[in-house]
Amino acid sequence: MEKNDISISVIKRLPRYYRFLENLKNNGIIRISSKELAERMGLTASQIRHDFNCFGGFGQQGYGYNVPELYKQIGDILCIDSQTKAILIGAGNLGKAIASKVFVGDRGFRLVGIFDKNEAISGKVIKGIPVRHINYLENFCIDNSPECAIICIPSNDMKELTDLLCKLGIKYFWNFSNYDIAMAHPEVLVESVHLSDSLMTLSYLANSEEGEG
Amino acid sequence: MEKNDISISVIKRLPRYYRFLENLKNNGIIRISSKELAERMGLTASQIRHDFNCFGGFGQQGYGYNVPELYKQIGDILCIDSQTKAILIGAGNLGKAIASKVFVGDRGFRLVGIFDKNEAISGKVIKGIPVRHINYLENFCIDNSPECAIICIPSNDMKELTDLLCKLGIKYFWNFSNYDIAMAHPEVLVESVHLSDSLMTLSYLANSEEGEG
DNA sequence: TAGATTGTTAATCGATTAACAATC
DNA sequence: TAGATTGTTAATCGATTAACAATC
Repeated sequence: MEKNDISISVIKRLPRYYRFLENLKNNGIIRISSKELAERMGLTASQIRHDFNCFGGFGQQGYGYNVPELYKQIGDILCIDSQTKAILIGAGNLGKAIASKVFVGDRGFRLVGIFDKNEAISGKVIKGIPVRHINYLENFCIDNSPECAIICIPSNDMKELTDLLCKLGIKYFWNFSNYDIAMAHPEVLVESVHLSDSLMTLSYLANSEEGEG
Repeated sequence: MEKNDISISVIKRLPRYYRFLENLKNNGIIRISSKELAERMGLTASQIRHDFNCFGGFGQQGYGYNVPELYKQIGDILCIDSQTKAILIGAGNLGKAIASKVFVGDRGFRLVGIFDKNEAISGKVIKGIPVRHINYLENFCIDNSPECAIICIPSNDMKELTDLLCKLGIKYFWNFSNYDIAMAHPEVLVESVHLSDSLMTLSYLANSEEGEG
């Protein structure tokens, strides 16, 4: 794959393109120009064409882009149909939300196991998958070789857990904790969601706005 | 406030600085140089000094930065101690997670109300706050004038809800839905968390990595 | 004082935008 | 063919990094 020369800023825009195109497609729109898509998304037409061209250009001069086709193409770029096996660590409210919402419709991953250290919820079933006690993590990974771990626990126990998961062959982390996995394990790939950072950003913006005209 | 000329890239780094400094402080470290902080955070020393200087520079030549003081300063910049009143819309798993986790320790906001359209959970208490039926939203806002709304519901009903919330004086949105509030209401301030986008980014990266050396 | 490290400007790098030739 | 709109290069803009004088 020659994907590695695509800049991260372009990559970060792909899922949003995908969502907008999904929406257009669901509304029966089959053709769109970079100009109109730009207006809908709050971008420039130039940027949209530039972005799509990183992957070869899916448009047609004088016509624009075919929505279902472009949607399919971006989905393929995102490998939306791949089924990378993922396990969820932490079945609290956040873990449950992630398991039941975000995996709906599959976004490149397939949830195969859920683990929690709280024995009281062992055996409960979320989206058809039983919650296992964390003690079974090691054997489960040996038997099923998941490649992705979704971290929905606090940072406290993360060092030991991360070391173990890496040892067990986990290569991709979707990390909701504030533990810095990438710093400790530069060999794995980490996508982090820092909820508190997002809230603090809003706090900054909300309070800085007040002085405006 | 003269905050408005600070670039968004700097702002987005502030919460991470804040977390790292909190950690250093909790570990009893009282002095740090830009060089050492850079190593710990995976940034350049130059960038750190440049960033801090946007706000006036909190260091001392030949010494470095005083950790507790810098921590305090960045907290102040983020207005971490402000208590902007916030309401939560949607008390499903995600809403519960947000209410019970992220607001712990306060990050510039104070949760004052929780609403859900599901009558079955009306009256349940989360973090000391009763869940109210969504029908009471309007009166509650008139009585309590919250300025921030946290959106933890799917995009379906968002248009009407957003229009109503804006009419009721909500100025800041922490948006977990995929509905584009900012596009519909350019007058308000929106910080969005697109969980599915984050997962799709990981899917892209995971699948593009395979071809690497 | 000498050493260390900041604050700050200048240089570099990368990302976005503008422009236009190619072409449907 | 004429009009529209892409693909693609060049120009601009902004962010990051390097360098060093200021100074603790």
